[in-house]
Amino acid sequence: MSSSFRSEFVRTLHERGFIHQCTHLDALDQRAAEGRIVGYIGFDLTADSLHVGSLFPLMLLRILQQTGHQPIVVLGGGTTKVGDPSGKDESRQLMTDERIAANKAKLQTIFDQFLTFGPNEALVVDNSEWLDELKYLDMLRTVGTHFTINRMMTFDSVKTRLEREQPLTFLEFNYMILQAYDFVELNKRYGCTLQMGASDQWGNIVNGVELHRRMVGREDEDDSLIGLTCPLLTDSQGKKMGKSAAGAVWLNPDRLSDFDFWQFWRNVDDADVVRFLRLFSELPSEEIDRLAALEGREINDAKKALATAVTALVRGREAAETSARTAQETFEQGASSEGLPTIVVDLREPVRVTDLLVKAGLADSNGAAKRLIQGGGVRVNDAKVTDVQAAVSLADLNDGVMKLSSGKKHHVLVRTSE
RNA sequence: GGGGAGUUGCCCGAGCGGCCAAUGGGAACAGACUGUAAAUCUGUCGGCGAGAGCCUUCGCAGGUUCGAAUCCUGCACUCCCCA
Repeated sequence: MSSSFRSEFVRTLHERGFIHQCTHLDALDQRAAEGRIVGYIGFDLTADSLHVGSLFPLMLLRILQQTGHQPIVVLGGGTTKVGDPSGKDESRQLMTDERIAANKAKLQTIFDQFLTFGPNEALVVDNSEWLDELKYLDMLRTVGTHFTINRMMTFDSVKTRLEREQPLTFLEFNYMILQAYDFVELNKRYGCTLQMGASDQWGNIVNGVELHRRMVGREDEDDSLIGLTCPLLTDSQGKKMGKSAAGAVWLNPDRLSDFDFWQFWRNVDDADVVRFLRLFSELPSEEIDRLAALEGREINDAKKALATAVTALVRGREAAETSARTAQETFEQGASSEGLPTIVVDLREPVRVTDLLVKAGLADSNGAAKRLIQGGGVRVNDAKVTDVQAAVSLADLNDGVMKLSSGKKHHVLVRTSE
């Protein structure tokens, strides 16, 4: 791969580590250098939030826009009704139109954080716009003739299902055709020539490039659609990332608090900090180089910079700074910071610590809470709890709050109702 | 078509009539050490219960036994060898 790209777009992607595979990298570089290109990424609508793994694609679109091109967010309202079999062992439940519509509204708030929408700016389109009205026979004739079953059978998503003798419905079998058709349709409607995605989408993306070539019937690379994938988000040990104490690391604030989101990045391995700064922080290269040179305990400064930068991007500047301050007060001063996650419980009657732990999400069950206490991991207002049956009441509040801790990292404030 | 092996807790994998909520490893959580890191060492690791104890787990459905993850029958799925 040549290291001197002409376009700011490709150069930035390359420098910051976003490129995994590309169908025509040089052509992409050339086109991005010469003019404005239109690129898209599809998101399916199976959940009402995205998690950290989706930061990669979101950043791709953001960089595309920042370097002067036009991003399109394609919401898979149509394809979600079919279900992508890639990487899935089993068919998934068919989703209702209502669920899909609700998820779509929720996701929009995330896209607004990353992109500027408007005329001549970023665009959101729903592929149900064209997929819903497709006539089956027309579809078979225009698209179906370009796909051979022989080739479709060779795709991993299909092959693994067959090998495991898990059912692959005819509905799902059509998914790759529809996604390929999306690309061609977006090209026609918006002049879109680039599809990006995470590396697990490579097969689907290439299909779109192929379909276009067959439909247009040219071999010339200069006219080709282009596919580009980024890596999957993994940590330095090669494991998939995205788990926090509370479960998945969601981008939506109603699924994961700002503070926990900040903490997730604050706690990454030393070995991952620099890579993540490049990918997700948008700090200037010189600043990243400076942070990368830190050693020993000073690496903590790099982690704080990472946490604040990513939180600012995803949750907003204010949320990032509040979280940073909360962390500072909590960990460096040992105080009960206002910014910690809070639960409200009626403390007029004594409440058992085990119950509080479960309510606060610090333990999965009463038994787990008990074991946690027995293991010496629980503190109330920084005093270790030793009795499994211990209870707290109004008397344990300091200025109206009580700090409940599991281990050194997990703190929750408890307030009383009334 | 013929012959053989297998399906166990989040994952891998022992167990092969009672001492089995089930050895061991990984993951995870907590403790010690640290830098809110890594590595290391220690503990915990199905649910309910203060506890005694009770309840639900070993592919699915039945059966044999005082008693089954372990034996029998049927079903489903996975894998290997020969054709």
